[in-house]
Amino acid sequence: MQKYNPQKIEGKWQKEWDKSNIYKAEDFSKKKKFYCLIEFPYPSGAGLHVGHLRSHIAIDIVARKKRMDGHNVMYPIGWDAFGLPTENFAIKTKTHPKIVTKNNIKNFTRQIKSYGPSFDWSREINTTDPQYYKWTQWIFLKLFNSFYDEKLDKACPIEELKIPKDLNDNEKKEYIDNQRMAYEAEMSINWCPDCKIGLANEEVVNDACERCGAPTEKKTMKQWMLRITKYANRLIKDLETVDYLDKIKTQQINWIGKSEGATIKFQITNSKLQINSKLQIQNSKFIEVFTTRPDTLFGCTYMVLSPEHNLIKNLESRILNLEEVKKYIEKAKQKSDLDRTDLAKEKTGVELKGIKAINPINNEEIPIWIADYVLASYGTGAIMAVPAHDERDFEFAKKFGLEIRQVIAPLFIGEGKNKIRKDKKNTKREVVDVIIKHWEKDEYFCLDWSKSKNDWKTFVVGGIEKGESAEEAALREAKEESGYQNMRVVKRIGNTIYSRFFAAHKDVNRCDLKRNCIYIELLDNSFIEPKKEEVKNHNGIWLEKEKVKDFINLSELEIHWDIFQNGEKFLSEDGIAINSEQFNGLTTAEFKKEITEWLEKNKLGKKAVNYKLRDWVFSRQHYWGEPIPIVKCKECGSRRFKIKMELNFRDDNVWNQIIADRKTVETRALNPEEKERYFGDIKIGDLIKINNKNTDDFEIVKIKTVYNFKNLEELFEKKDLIKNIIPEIKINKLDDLKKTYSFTKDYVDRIQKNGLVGWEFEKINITENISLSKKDLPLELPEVKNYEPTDTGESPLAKIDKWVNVKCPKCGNSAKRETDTMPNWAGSSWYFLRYIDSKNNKEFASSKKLKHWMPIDLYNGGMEHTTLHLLYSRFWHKFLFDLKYVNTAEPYIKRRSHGMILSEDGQKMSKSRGNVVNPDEVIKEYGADTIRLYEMFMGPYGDAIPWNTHSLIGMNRFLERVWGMQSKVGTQNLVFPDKTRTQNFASLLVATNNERAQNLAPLQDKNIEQLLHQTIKKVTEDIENLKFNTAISSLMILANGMEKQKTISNIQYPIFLILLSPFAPHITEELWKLSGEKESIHLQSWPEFDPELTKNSEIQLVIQVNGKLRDQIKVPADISEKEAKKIALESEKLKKWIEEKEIKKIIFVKGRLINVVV
RNA sequence: GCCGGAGUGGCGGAAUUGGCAGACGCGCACGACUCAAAAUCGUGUGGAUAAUAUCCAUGAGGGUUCGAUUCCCUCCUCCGGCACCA
Repeated sequence: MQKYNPQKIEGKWQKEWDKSNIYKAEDFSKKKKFYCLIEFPYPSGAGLHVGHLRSHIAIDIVARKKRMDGHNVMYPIGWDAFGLPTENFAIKTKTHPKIVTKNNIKNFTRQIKSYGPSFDWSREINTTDPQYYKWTQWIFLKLFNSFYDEKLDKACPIEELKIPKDLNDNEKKEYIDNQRMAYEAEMSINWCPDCKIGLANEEVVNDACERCGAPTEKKTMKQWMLRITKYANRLIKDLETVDYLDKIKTQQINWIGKSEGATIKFQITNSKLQINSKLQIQNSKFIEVFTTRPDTLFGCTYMVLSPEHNLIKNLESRILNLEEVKKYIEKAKQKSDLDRTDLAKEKTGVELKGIKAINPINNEEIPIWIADYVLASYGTGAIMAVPAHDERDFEFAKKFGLEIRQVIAPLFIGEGKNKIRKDKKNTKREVVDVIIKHWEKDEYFCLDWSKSKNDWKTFVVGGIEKGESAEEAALREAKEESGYQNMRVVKRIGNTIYSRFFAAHKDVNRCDLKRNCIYIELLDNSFIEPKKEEVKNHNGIWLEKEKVKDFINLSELEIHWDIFQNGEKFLSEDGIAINSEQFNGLTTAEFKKEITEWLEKNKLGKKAVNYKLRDWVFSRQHYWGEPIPIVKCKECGSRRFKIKMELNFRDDNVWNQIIADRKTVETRALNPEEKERYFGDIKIGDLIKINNKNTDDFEIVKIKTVYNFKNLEELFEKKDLIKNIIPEIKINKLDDLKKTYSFTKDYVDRIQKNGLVGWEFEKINITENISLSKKDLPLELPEVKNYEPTDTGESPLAKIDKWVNVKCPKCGNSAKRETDTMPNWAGSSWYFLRYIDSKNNKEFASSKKLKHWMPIDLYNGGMEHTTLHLLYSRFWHKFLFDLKYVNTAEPYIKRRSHGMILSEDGQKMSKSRGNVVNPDEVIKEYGADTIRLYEMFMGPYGDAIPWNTHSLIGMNRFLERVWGMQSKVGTQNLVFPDKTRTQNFASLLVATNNERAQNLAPLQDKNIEQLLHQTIKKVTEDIENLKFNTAISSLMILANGMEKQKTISNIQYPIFLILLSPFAPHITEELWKLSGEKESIHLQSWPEFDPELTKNSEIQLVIQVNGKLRDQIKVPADISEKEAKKIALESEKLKKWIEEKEIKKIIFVKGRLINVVV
C-alpha cells in the first residue's frame, strides 16, 4: 500500500472532474432542483484567504450531498470585478483595470480549483464583461423608466403614470422626473477625499470611508438616486416569508427603521399677537412634525427645527435675532457628523425670537428653537418637543429652562401576591404617599406591613377623602399613622402615578389607583400613640436615607423616592394620560388612536409612517464601474420652456457686464431703443435664452429681480447689492463705483445718459435625461490612459471628450453623456439571475429558465452584507418582480452566514497585521482535503473562530488513518440475488432482514452496524443543518470503531467513504477507485439509514438518588418501569444512599434513567 | 444608551421538548517501537483529597424542580449591529 500523498492524487482528480463535467447543472432536469449560492468573490490582488474557503466548502458539502440524494444541483461561481481596489491598483501600477482584473481572476480561479469545490464553471460570469453589464444597464433603464404606484403598491412603467391635467409641458416633465425610480437629486453626500468618491450611507462607518478609512466630508453634488425607500415596508414585511437567520432579519428591520405615528401641523405666528387676528392667520405658515407619540401633544412646550430646515429662510424677515441664528446655522454646518451626533456632548440651540408656534391641541403659544440635535434628514426635520417624556427634549429643556409638563402618568400593575384577582371586587381610589422626615436626623418614617396578608414595605399611605386636597390628606394620614403631631408640608413630589393591584389587607382590587406623593418634615417630637385600628396592619420604623431604597418594595414608591432624591425624570414609557383635558385617563394606545382621529378630523395632522432608510445614492465618480446609460440633452430640455427672448452673448461695447464671471446679476447699459426692444416687458419669472455664439452653447435663465437705475447715484444707493455679488469691491463713496474695473469712462457716461438696466437671475437646469435604447447597450467603457479621479468630483470619464460628446438619441442635436458610473453594488444586485442563463444575449435570462431555477434554496454570505448587498438585491428583485421579469417576490428562500476565521492570536486577519494564513501554503503542505475538513471541524459554522495549525494537523492524521483503513477491508465478493455489482451500497442497508441475514451476516458486527446507521443519520441531518463540526466528529467516531475491528466489512467501508466524500472529495475518490469502482464516488447515491438500527438495543440505565448519579447498570433499551425499579433498588451501590431513609417517589424516564427520591 | 448573540477543561468545542456535563479533535503526561529523535501506536487527562470513594464544578448570585449548562429573575463580562431616528 502506498502512503497517503494528497499532492499526488488531488490534482489528478480535479482535472478528471473538470474533464467529465460531473458538476454541471442541467436546465429542466426531471430531478428536483436545488440552487445553492455563495457570494461571488471580488478578485482582488491579495488572492483568496482562508475565510473565502469556509463558505465555499460549506456550501460545497451541501451541494455534493444534495446531488447524491437525487437533486439537480446548481452551484455556480463568478466574479464581482468592478470597484475601487482594482482601480486604485491600476492607477498605482499604470496597468489597465481590465488587465488587472484578468490577472486576478486567473489567480483566483487557480486557487479555487485547488481545493476542489464542485462549482459549475460553465456558468461563470464576470460583472465587468460588457455582455454582463449590458443587462445591469438595462435594469437601470427599467428603473429610470418606472415609477412607484402607491395604490397598487408596486413599480409600474412610467407610461402608466397618470399626470395631473392642469400642468404645462415643463411641469409635466418635472412631475414625471420626480416619480422615476432612478432619479437625479442635489444631495449632500458623504464624500471620501482619499478615494475621491461619493459614498452611500451604508458605505460610511463612523464618519469614515468603509473602504479606506479616511474621514468623510459632506459635499453637495448632483447624484443619481434609486428609490429603495418605496420598498421599505415590503422589505420588512416579506421577511416573514423567508428563512433567514434571526439576526439577519433583525438587522435589516432595524436598518430600515420603521416607526409609526402621526404628522402634526403647528401654525407659526408672530409673538404677542392674538391668534385670532385675521392678518396673522394670513401671514402664518406651518411647521410640520413627525412624532411617534401624538398622545403627548399636551406636553409639547416648545418646538425645534433642524438648522438646515428650509422654513428658516422663509421666516428670516420675522426673526428678530437673525444674526445669532445665522451664526448657529453656520457653526452647525461646519461640524462633522461625528461631532453632531456625539451623545456625550451638551445640547446646543438658539431660540427663533419674534416668532412662536401654536400647539393645535390647546392653542398655546410655544417658543420655536433651532438645534442640531434635530436631524434634517429624518421625518420632517422638525420636532414637537415633549421634555417630560423624551430624554433629549428633557435634557434640552433643563439646559435652557423650558417648561417640562408631565402628561403621562406611569401605570404599575401588581405582580405576585399583588396581582389583580378576578373574583374580587374592584375599587377606585385616590391616595397619597407621605414621605416624612425626622425632626433632627436624616431619617424617614416607613411602614412594614408584615402583620397583614401583604408583604408591603411602604411610606405612610392613605386615602384622599372627598373635598380634601392631597396635602391635607397627607397631613391627616401622617398624624394618624405615625402619631407625630407637629409637621409642615414641604412640597409635592413628582406627579400622579397610577397603579392596579390586589390589596390583601382589604381583600379588594384597587383599580386605577391614583397615587400622589407629599413630602412632610416633622417640626418636633410631640407624639400621641396612634389608635390601634390605624396600625393593626403595619409597624412604623425610622430608616436612614441610604436604607430607604432597599426597604421599599413597591415600584411606584421607588419612583417617588427616586424623584425625591434625584429630581424630575423624563418618563418615556406608556401609561395613563393626565393634564390632557378631555383625553385624561386614556391609556397610551387608546390616546394615540383618538388623538390621531381628532387631528385628521380637524385637518391638523394625520397618521404617518417614517423610515430611517434613505434612498440609495447610485452615482460614483469613477472609471471602473458600469457607465450610466443616460445622455444629457440641453436641446430636449430647453424645448419644455416658453422662452421670452433670446440674447446673443457677444463681447462688444454695447453689452457690458459688471460681473460676467459670476452670472448671477447682469446689468446692461443700453440706448433707449434697445432698452425698449429688449426689456420693455421683461417681468420677474420670465425665461431668457442666452446664446454663446462662440461655443454654440446656450443657457436658460429665470429672472428673479429687475432693476432700472436712472443714473449712477441710484446705483450707488444699491451698493449693498453690488457688495453681495463682489465682496472684494469696496464701495464707500460714489467715486469707488466709477473705479470698478469694468466701468470705463465711456460706460459711465452712457449710464448717466440712458440709465442702467439690470436683472438678477437664476440658471435653470435645462438638460433632459434621455435614456439609451436597448439596442445601444452595452454602453462600453471607453479606453483611456488615465483613470485618476478628479478633484472637482467629476468622473475621469468627463475628460474624454470623444466619448462624452454624442448626438442625442432623441433629437439628434449635440449632447453629453452622463459621466458618473454605477456603484460596486449594481452588478451584484442581480448576478444570481444571470447564472441561470449566463450566455443569453437576448434577455438577462429566459423566463422559462428563471422559473425553473428560482428562488435560490440556500444563499450563504457574510454578515457585513446584511444592510448592503442583501438589502439592495432584494430591492432589485422586487422591482423586477413588479415588472414581471422574475416570478418570485423574494430571491432567496434561506440565508445563512459563516463566521469569520480569526488569526491564531484571536485577532482579525489583515495584511497590515501580517497574520494572514495563505490557503495556498496550507494546501501545498497538507492537501486540500485536510484544509476542507479542518475549516469545517474548527467549530460551529456561524461562529468566529481562531485558526490553529495544530488542530489542522489533527485532520491530516484522521485522513491518514482513513487511508490506512483500506488494508483491513475484507475481500469477499458478495453475490446479490437480483442486483448487479454496480448497485449502490446504500440500498443494501435498507434491504429486508432476510436479505441481510442471507448476504451480510458473516461480516456483521452488530455494534458497528448500529454505529454506521447512527452515523448516516447524524451526517445526513447535520449537513442539512450546516452543523459540519459534529458531522465530522461522528465520522471520526465511526472510523475509530471500524478501525478497531480485525476486518472492515466491504459493505460498510464504501458507505463510510460516501459519507466522507462531500467533506474530503479527493481522498474518497481515490480510495473508491482503488477498491475497483469505475464510476466516480461523487455520482453515487447518498446512503439511507434504517431508523430501527439507529437505536441502541442496550443502554446504561442511570440510577440517581435525589438527582445525583449513584450507579449505572446495563439493561435492554426497552426496559419497563417495573423492571427498572426492581433492578435499581437491588443495586449494591444504592443501598448506602437509601437505607434508613424513606423513599418518597421514584421517577422513571424511559430509556434514560431512574431517580429515587428520599 | 438601545437591539441581537454568547460566556462550559490548558485550547477549539459537544450535550438543551430539563435527565450520565466535558463527545470529537488539539495540547499535555506516561508507555511501546528506536542507538536516538521525529513519525506512529497504546494508556491517561476538569479540580480537590491517600483513594476505584467522596465532595466541588458549565460567568456571579438567587428562584422553580425529584433533577438545571438547558427554564425564570437580578447582576457582571465579551462579541456583533444601531446610535440625538422624534
